[in-house]
Amino acid sequence: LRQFCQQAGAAGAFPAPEPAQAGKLVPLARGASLFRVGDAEGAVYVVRTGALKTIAVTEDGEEHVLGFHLPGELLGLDSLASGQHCVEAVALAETHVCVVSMHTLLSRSSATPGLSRELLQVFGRTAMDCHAHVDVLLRRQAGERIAMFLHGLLLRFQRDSSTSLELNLPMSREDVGRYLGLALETVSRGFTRLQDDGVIAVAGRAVRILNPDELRRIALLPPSGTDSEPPLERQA
Amino acid sequence: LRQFCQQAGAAGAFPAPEPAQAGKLVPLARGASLFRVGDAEGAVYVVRTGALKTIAVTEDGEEHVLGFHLPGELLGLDSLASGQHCVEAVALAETHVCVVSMHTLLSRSSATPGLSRELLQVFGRTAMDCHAHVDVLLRRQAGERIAMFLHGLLLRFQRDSSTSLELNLPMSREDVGRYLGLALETVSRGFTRLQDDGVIAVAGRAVRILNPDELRRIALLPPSGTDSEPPLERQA
DNA sequence: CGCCAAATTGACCGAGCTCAAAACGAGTGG
DNA sequence: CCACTCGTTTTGAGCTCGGTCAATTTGGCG
Repeated sequence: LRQFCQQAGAAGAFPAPEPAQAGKLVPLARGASLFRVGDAEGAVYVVRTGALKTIAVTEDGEEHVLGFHLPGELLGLDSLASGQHCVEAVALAETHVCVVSMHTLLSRSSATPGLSRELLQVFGRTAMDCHAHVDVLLRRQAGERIAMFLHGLLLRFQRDSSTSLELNLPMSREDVGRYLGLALETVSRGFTRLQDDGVIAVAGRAVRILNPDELRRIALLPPSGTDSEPPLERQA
Repeated sequence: LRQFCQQAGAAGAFPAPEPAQAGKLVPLARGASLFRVGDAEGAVYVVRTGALKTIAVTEDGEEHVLGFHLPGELLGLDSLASGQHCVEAVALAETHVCVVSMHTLLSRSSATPGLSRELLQVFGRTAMDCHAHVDVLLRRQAGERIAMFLHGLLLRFQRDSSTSLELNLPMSREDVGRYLGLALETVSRGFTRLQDDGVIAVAGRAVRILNPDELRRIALLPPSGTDSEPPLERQA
């Protein structure tokens, strides 16, 4: 109980700025909404256990999945700007989230000068996530999108459980499809194709990455290892 | 000269917080880069005249267009979080941008409590733009994407030039395609189709919107008029 | 054991990509 | 003023990837 939202620190976001008073722990049943479009609660949330998706429902009733949120990650920042949520957040399983009230956050950030910069980085991170999503969607081939999706999930899972190659997907094939802009059948076929090629082993929602390098290659990503070696002028 | 970046106010972003000292006016030739990936300048930019695109180049040399930036709009916020740019900005025509140094911005925002909230809204706006882009890319039909794209541009153009229905696209068909995840030929065909249906009149990069309502209908957007009537509990 | 949701697999077909050619427009030089 | 060039846009003709429809299998749960 005493560590509360400090997992968020592990997510590279908050360096554990919440001692114990900050947030309540809210339980959510599978399929329950944490917030809906138009809600003006003024709070952000940290996922403790379980997982959520953020969705936008279009005029014609289609559901677009904008993102998935795993333990240790944040959601709800979309309300900071306009004051009310422009997306809906739905639990994918039994989930617990930690509530950080906007009030607390703002007063605290104006008090501590360092936190304000932290906050800026958090925003930057969400912006980067969105860009990454766009980057995936701009890829033409379904296989590439699926490989990129799995690779991204792998990185996020590895933040806690070190270098495990096991993924337990919290979302359905349909959700993946609505996130990647593909039909659910195409997602399923993509998984089986990767399995046939010996890149992954699929058993329902349990996925084991057999060949991370090959996965990266299919996703057209830099081979591995050192992220962003220092720019050239640093050498010599 | 004296109004400098105040057009940004017209874009709904800054309420003219820059008196005269803040930024230099930088000229850019068509095709020139304002910044590249890895640049660590620590500044944001306001478009004065012309237009730019922000792009990300993938491993295999493909160019993904992440956004277009018209006069009065901002770009370069991606460097705020990580400290260095993760995308490249290229001028689509002869362009002038106003530089707002990060230094100025931060010191000013910590001084004025109100500006910090403004800044938050600016971030929110860019996040919304990104979400909107995702939303477009998640649409399955090419026609919907193109209609949405045109409609979005129309709204942005109408911010300055009141209710004009003329668009002068600053970007090529190829750029549009790389923004929408479509082949350039598909974009061209989409335009001609809209023209055949009497929705728009196309002449190269000059586009006239003949039937805004029909355009919205094709883009699967709410009919028109009042954005977001108050939620139900406000009534009665 | 039966029920229902989720996932897989197959067959078909159409939207959109690719390749290719033509039309257009703007700038340049004779 | 015209001829020429180069980039952009349009249009055409095939073919493929992936969407759609449908049947089957799997797995969880009462």
